[in-house]
Amino acid sequence: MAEPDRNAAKKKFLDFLEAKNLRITAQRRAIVDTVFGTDQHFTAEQLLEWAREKDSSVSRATVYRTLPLLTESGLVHEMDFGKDYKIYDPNYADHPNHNHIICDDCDKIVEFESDRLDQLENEISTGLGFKVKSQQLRINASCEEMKRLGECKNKGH
Amino acid sequence: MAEPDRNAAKKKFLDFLEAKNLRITAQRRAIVDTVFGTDQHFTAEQLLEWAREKDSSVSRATVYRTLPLLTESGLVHEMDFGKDYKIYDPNYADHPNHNHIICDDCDKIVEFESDRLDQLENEISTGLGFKVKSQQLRINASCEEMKRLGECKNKGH
DNA sequence: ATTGACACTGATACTGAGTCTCAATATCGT
DNA sequence: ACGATATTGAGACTCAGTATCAGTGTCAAT
Repeated sequence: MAEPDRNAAKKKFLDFLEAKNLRITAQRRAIVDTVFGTDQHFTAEQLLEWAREKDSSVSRATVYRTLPLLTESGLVHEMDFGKDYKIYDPNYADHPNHNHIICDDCDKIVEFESDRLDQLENEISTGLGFKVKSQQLRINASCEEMKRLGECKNKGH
Repeated sequence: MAEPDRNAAKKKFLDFLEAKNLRITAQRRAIVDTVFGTDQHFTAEQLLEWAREKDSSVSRATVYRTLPLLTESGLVHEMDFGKDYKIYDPNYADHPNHNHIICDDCDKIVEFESDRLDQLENEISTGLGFKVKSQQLRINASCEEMKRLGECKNKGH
């Protein structure tokens, strides 16, 4: 289930906790196992549900307390797509500079990376007197093209 | 106070209302006058406050009911920078494809446009089989550079 | 093994942006 | 002026996320 790199990420996070003198508890184990046991994006509420399947004692509060640690460790990325909840990406360490195209029809999220884009962003920012700390490009798009090509296979269709 | 183009935007919005068989009420006038009487970005709550200075009868509900009309008309742009409130840009019609650099230290928002960026985004999206509907690039940056250059003049400093 | 400092926990109250409801009111074509 | 109906404000509500707090678990030092 968990691929090798996911286990590496899990270990990195446990090391991260140790380095901060934070404790490795049963609840955190359940949360961490969940997070690094999937490639999928998830919400806080989904994480709570999944983690409870592993350890029913996990509370909402603990999930919300652990999420900042996960993002602080750099292993999970918090994203805000303008909905009223946040989305977390457990696959962040592997491709930190990725951007997103969201299909408005599908609700599908496709990730992509582009060196040219990163370079252009840096160029523009420097020109304006800023030093980039983080960047987030969101493209809302229509997958009509995909439908036409028969490549859009998801729940709704 | 209101520049000529702002008045044009205001008229466009009133026409928009008329075209949809919606009514031009005193409260909507106060809100519209406020929105197109400033160049600044604002939140829903700020808009309420400002509009109430023109007409104290304006309610929170009416502000929240009018904002979607403003964005639907294409004259105001809704932005979500990952805070727990949305920011509105009344200057949207004049430069629809603009992006934002947010100075984490300043909280200042600088806008920029780039044809190269737009072109690159289209290119990438098309390559992935999407048709761009809207795009939002947010760059979180440090203005240390600006401070050093003495160009960062705002409240905190 | 016991202690003790303190990180951690769940339950629950709370916050705050935004939405919904509903009876009263205002608009505008006729 | 009339009347169909869009609009209004007040306040209840929703819901993701945060804060509080008394009780619990962990771990290093003894």
